[in-house]
Amino acid sequence: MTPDKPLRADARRNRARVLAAAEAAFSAEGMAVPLDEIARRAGVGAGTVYRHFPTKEALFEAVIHERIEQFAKEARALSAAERPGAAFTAFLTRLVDQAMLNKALCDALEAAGSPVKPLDGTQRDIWAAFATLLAAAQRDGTVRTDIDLSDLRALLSGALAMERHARAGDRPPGRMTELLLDALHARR
Amino acid sequence: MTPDKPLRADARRNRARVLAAAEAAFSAEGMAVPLDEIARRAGVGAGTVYRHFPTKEALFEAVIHERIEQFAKEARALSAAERPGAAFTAFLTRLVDQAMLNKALCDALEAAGSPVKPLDGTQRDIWAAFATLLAAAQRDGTVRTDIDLSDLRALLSGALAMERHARAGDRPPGRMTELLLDALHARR
DNA sequence: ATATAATCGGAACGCGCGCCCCGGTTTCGT
DNA sequence: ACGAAACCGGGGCGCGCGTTCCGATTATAT
Repeated sequence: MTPDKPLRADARRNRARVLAAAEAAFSAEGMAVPLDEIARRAGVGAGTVYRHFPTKEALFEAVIHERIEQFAKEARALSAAERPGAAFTAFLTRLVDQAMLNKALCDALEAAGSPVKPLDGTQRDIWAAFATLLAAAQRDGTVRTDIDLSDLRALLSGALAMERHARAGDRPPGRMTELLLDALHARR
Repeated sequence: MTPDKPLRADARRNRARVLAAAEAAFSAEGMAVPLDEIARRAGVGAGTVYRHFPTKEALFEAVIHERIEQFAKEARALSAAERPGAAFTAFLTRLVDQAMLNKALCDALEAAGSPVKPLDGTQRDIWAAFATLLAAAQRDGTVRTDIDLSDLRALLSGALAMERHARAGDRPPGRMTELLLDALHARR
């Protein structure tokens, strides 16, 4: 299913342009950006976008997919760290930081795990890796043990909401996330 | 500007019906509910709704106003408590609990303090009272002192997001909020 | 060069929703 | 009881957006 058909030259060029424009637009405005705007930025008609991606959401996932996969890879790399607690903290912090720079990432992460969208294949990897980090940090004694993967998704959503709110109010970045992480430390 | 004009009997009746229907609808679905739906539930045309409330948002605020005021009153009452830390905790917990039962409250509280909406008059009261509770809890040594009102709004947003996510994933209610409150305790 | 098929672009459609308009109806003072 | 003023309802407008359609255009094989 990979080689399909050799795309015509102009088609390939336009597909690339659409992807680039979509990446920029989604990153800046998230899912909220109108598809026409993406087409315009790509110098292409709306019809062209739909020939390459059946739906707006498909385009969104195509754009976010490698980004998410990259984070999943980072998480897997961190799972071999000698200090699991620090690895867990670092990963969550990094996720939040990057999401603040990329509304698409924000939208993708916040949509994760809602009952209507039972964790798309792209996201399964990152959450599995995150779960591994969590488990290690808990075994390590750094993170309280009454937290599970479902809680983690809720926590991330909360962290994103808090961080977004805080920055809109000119508060220094990262503080809210640190606060949350404090709460996750094993009870004293 | 209060007595304006004595409303005609049918007008007064319809206004009351609209308010009741709006309360139910907003409570169940938040701002997302279409105005036509409210009119339908009230057994009234859309035009009638707009004769009494110039805009959908005006209707929303009319509905949420007394609710918010009531919470502000509770907060002021709690500010005389002998254990400020407990009072602060109780109020935040109560706010989150109630918001989980009332999407309108949720929407109202999350919209609070965004740069585009510089804290409407209705909300000023509740946040002022909440700030008093916060200050007392900080003086009491229960809550860390590097938190201000702006942070508090962010924290509430985060708590709502976490709690919503958690309940959608069948997690017991209140845990995420407790977690956040833990983080607010003075550093050990 | 020419035929063929893939591709393009943007006009057009459907839909949902906030909001306005106006002919018909109801209330209320007299 | 009756006329004027207030009020009602729901059809309709405008808008934004996702998606589709189709005549024009362009790449590619021969």
